[in-house]
Amino acid sequence: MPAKIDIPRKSIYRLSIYQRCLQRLRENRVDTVSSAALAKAAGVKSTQLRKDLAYFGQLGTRGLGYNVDALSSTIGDVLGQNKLQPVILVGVGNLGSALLRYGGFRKEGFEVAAAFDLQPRKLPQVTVPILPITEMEAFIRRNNVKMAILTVPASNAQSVVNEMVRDGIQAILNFSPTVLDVPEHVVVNSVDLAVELENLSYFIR
Amino acid sequence: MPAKIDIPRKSIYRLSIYQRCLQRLRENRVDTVSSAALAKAAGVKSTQLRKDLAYFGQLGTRGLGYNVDALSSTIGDVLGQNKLQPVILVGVGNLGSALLRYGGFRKEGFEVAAAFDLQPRKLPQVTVPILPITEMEAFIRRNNVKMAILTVPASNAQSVVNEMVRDGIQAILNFSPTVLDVPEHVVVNSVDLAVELENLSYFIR
DNA sequence: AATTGTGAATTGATTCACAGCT
DNA sequence: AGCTGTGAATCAATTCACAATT
Repeated sequence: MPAKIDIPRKSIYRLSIYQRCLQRLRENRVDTVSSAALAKAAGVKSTQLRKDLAYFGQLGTRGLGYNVDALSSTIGDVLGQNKLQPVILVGVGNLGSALLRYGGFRKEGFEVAAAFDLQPRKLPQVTVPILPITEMEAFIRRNNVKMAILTVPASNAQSVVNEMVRDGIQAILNFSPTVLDVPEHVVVNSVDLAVELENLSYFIR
Repeated sequence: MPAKIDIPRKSIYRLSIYQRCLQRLRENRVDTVSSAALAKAAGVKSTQLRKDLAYFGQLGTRGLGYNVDALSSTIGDVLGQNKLQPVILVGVGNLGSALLRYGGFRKEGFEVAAAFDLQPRKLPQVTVPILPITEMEAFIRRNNVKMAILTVPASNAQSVVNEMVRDGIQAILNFSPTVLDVPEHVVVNSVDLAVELENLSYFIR
């Protein structure tokens, strides 16, 4: 595995997009695709796609293009999609419970193994166990969980993060509208709905 | 208003973050803040904060720092927070209904004026009217709506987008896991949950 | 003395242009 | 002939370093 550190994060994001397009090609029994065609589908330039892929070796055939199955499988390896990764969700409010019901994660290689809340309640249509947050530490350690989805109010976010990082969480998808302070080795991706809307509103005249 | 086109979008994102930090300072009755302190709270370098703010004029006082109220008000103007912006939401599935219940938009200056779905149903706790999608065009035109939140399945997303753009929508917050094709003058911000998780999973070892 | 605002330097990402395979 | 892979060139964003200001 090459040093992960010097591959741009944006390239990794795009890999996920390419993967989705490849999936669609597979469904349509297409077995070869050119960088131009795939780039078009993904909404990027073909040179960028080739640069992105080149980080992971020579994946195409000159004069021909990329083999859809092979490329998809390589990207799957890179993104760690090929083994089901357990994830916990913390904070079962509106957004948290919607994500639990959403369920689309599994087919992308993620299993929400458990959810935690201060006051756990059973939710209709949700099979994921919802546990009191006091059990989070034991669960993370016992199941060796490395990823968490954070949907608690901003006021609790930092203290919950401190705890989960202590317990072994290495990657956090944060929906709380706040800046999280984490150690070097922990990765945070934040999705801030208000910020996204505000950003759009700047661009309308 | 300076030409919007050459201010980096990332700067605009950060403006929203700064604004949140300023809000907190206001609550604590702090009236002046240095770029170093505000940058720390926002998780960026102080030079970056100063560069970001400099796009909008000389907002600080050398030797002293920034006036919290004045800066917050300027950023509010830039982001268009100072007038309530009507937004529609299209696709009242799991995620869509969660966002309707979430309600945190209003205090950020957005009002979800209506929601649309193929099969509208009344939702408990939700006061926003949920209308059949056939009424979307008339609603957008009558109320001069410019922003939309898109939470429909990927398979419908492009056709819904085509319609709303025709009706006058200029900015779209897209949660559908697909690449949208829109005209030049329309801005799209995409939030793709699976992509965010995959991205994280790449970074854990 | 402290802190902003900014040109210059640096670092990073994208795109170009074409050599190298099949 | 067609299409990938990649070094070089360009473009964009960040950080540095310090002059300007209170």
